[in-house]
Amino acid sequence: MVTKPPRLADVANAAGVSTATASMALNGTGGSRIGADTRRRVRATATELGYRPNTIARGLRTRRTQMIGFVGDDVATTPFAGQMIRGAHDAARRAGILLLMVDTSGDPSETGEAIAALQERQIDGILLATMYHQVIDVPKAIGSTPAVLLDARSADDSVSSVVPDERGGTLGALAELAAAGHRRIGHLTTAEDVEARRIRLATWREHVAAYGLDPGELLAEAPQAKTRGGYETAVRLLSRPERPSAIFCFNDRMAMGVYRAAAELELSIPDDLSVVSYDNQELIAPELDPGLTSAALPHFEMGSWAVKELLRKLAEPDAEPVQHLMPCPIARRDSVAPA
Amino acid sequence: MVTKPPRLADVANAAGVSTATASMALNGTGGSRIGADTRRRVRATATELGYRPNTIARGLRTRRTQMIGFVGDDVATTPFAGQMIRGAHDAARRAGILLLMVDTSGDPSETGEAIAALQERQIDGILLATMYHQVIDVPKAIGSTPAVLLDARSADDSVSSVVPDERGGTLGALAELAAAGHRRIGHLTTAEDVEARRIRLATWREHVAAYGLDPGELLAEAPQAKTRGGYETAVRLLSRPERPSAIFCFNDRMAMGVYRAAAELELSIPDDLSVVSYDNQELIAPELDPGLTSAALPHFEMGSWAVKELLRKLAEPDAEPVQHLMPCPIARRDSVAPA
DNA sequence: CATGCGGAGTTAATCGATTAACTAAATTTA
DNA sequence: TAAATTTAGTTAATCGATTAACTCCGCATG
Repeated sequence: MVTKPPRLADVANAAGVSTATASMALNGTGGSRIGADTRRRVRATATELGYRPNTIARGLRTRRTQMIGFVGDDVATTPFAGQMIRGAHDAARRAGILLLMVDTSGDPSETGEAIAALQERQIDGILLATMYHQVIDVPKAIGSTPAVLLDARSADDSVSSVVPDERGGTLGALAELAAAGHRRIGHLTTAEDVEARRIRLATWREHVAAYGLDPGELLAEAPQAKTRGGYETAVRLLSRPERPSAIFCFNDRMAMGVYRAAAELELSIPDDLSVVSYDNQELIAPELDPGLTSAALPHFEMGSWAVKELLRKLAEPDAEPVQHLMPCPIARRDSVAPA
Repeated sequence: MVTKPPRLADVANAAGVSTATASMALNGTGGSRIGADTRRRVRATATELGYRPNTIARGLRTRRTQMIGFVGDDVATTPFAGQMIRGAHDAARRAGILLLMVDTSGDPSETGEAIAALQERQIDGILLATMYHQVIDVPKAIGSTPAVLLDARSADDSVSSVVPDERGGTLGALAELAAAGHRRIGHLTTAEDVEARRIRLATWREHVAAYGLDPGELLAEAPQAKTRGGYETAVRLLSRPERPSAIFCFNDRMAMGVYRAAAELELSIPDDLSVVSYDNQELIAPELDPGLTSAALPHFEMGSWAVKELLRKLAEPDAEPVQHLMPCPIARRDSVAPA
C-alpha cells in the first residue's frame, strides 16, 4: 500500500497547531512568536512523521527553488570537465542546492532554448560553462537571471566569471625548468586559435626574450593539439642542429607525442630531455613513464568558486561582477632533470 | 527596468478569455471545448507576450515536474561516465525533461540523503547510476519513486536495470582474434573482485576450454587494472616458454602496459603480438600506436535506454521491471594481425 | 482603572498554474 | 414545439507551502 508522504498540514494537525505555526516552528522564522516548547513539539512531530517539505510548493511561494542551472557546451563529455561539475556540485550541495544540468552539444542556437528550459523551472541562477577557456558574448536569453561564467569570460565583463590563470601556470611550468638550470626551452604549440594557446605562447615568448634567445629556433607548431601532432612536431624540433634541452608542451596529449618521439630518437626523458606540459590530465600525465610534470587546470576549484560567487550574487543582488583568475598549481613528477 | 515575465493570467487578459480557457488552448486539452479561432488567438497572444509557463506552479498542481533525478556514485568524475550522463540527458531532453544531478562521492550513507533531496523537489523518477558494473541493493529511501538502475543490477531484480553485455563483448573481442587465426590467446586480468572481471574471465575460460588449452599457461593476474600492472604482468606472461600469439586484456589501461612491455621485449604489435581489450576508452584506445582494438562499453546507449525505460514506467506504472543487457560493439583498429 | 504592549498564536491571502463542476446559447432530435 | 444534446466557454477549488494581518490574553504603567 502506498501511503502519501505527510504534508505540513498533517504535521500541524498532529501537533495541534495551525499550519502557520508549524511552518514558523520548522523554519525558525517569525521571531518570538513561537514558544520554545511549541517549537520542540512541532519539530518532534515532524521527525516522527518523517515530514519532508515539498520544495515545489515552497518555491512557488518564496520564488526560490534551491536549484541552479548548469549549462555546458559539450561539457559532460569532455574528460576534465567532470571535475568542474563536481566542484560546482559540491559547493552547491553544501548550501542545500541542487544542479539542473543542460548540455548544448556545442550548438549555440541550443543555448537559448536550454536557458529558457531552466528559467521555466524557476532556477535561482545559472552557471554557464564552456568546454575550454574562451571569451564569449553572454546569451541575451539570460535576461536578468543571475549568472556566472565558468572557464569563459564575457566580452564586456558584465557578468562574473572564472578562468584558469594560464599566464601564472605557464610561468610556474617554465620556472620548474629554469630551476633545473634549463635555458634553451622549446615550445610545442598548436595552430588552433584558442585563448589558452595565445596566453601560453605569449608567456613563453616573454621567457625567451628575457634570455635573448631566438624564438624561431625553439618554437614548433602542430596543426592540432593531439598526440600525433605532438609526435611529428617534436621529431622536427629535436632534429634541428641545436636542439633545446627542455620542452614546454601546449598540453599533455602533445607531451605524449613528445615521449614517443624521444623514444624513437633514443633520447631519454628526463636525462637527455626535460618535459613540462599543461592540463595535468589524469589519464595521461601520471600514467606516462616517467610521470609528466604538468600545470593543472583547476576545474574543480573553478566549479566551486562559480557556485559561491552565484550565491553571493543571490544574497547581494547589487554586488559588482568579479573576474577571477584561478591559479594553476604545478603537479611535479619525474620528467624534469638538471640541464 | 526589470519587467516581470507574463503569467498565464496576463495572456488570458490580453486575449480576453479566462485563465481556464487560456490553459486549455495552450495545452490542447479540454477536447472540443475551445473553438479553433479562440485557440489561435490565445496562442498568438502567448507568443507575442513571450509567455513561458511556470513549471513550478504547474508541477504543484499536476504532480509532474518534468525533472528526473540522476544519482551517481562518483559518476561525474570518472572519465567514461560522462557518456552515460550524456545519453540520459539527450533522451530526457527530447522528452522535454531535465536532469537533476546528485553525486554521492561513493559514500553509501549519502545516497539516502541524495534521494531524499531529490524527492523533496518532486522529481518524476530516479536514475541510479554506479561507476562500474555491479550488483547492489536498491536503497530503501527510493520508496515508491519510479527508478531505473544504470550500470548496476539489483540483487532481487525488483527494479529495471541496464548493464553492458560483458559476455557478448568478450566473445566479440575473442572472435576478432580467432578470425585472424589465433588459438593461443592469453588473458590479462585484475585481482579486483568486480562483476566485469568475473564475466570476462569466465567467458575467456570457455574459449580456452573449447580449444583444449591450459588456462594456467595463458592467464596472468595483476593486483590492479592499471598501466603498471598491465606492464608487469605482460612482461611475465610474454617471457614464458610458449608465449601466446595474442592477448585479451581486461581493460585499455592494462593494454597500455602491454604495449610498453612489447616495446621492451622487442615484440612488434600487431606483427609479433596481437592485442584486444575492453572499455574502448577514448583517451587511450585510439591514441595508442597502433590503434587498439577494443570492446566498447556502451555508456551512452545505457544512459538513453535508462531514461526511455523510466518514461515507460511513468506512462504504465504497472509494467514489469526489465533487466537489459546492452551490446558492447567492437571498435576495430590496428592491433590485430593474422597469426 | 483604562491603556498600551509584548507574547503566542490563528486566519486568510497568495504564489501560478490545472481541472472539476457549472452555465448559457445554439442546434438537433423526438 | 419541448426536450435533449452539443458547443464554447466561465467560476471556483485545488496543489502545499509562506507570510501579512489580525486576535486574544496577561501584565506593567501612568
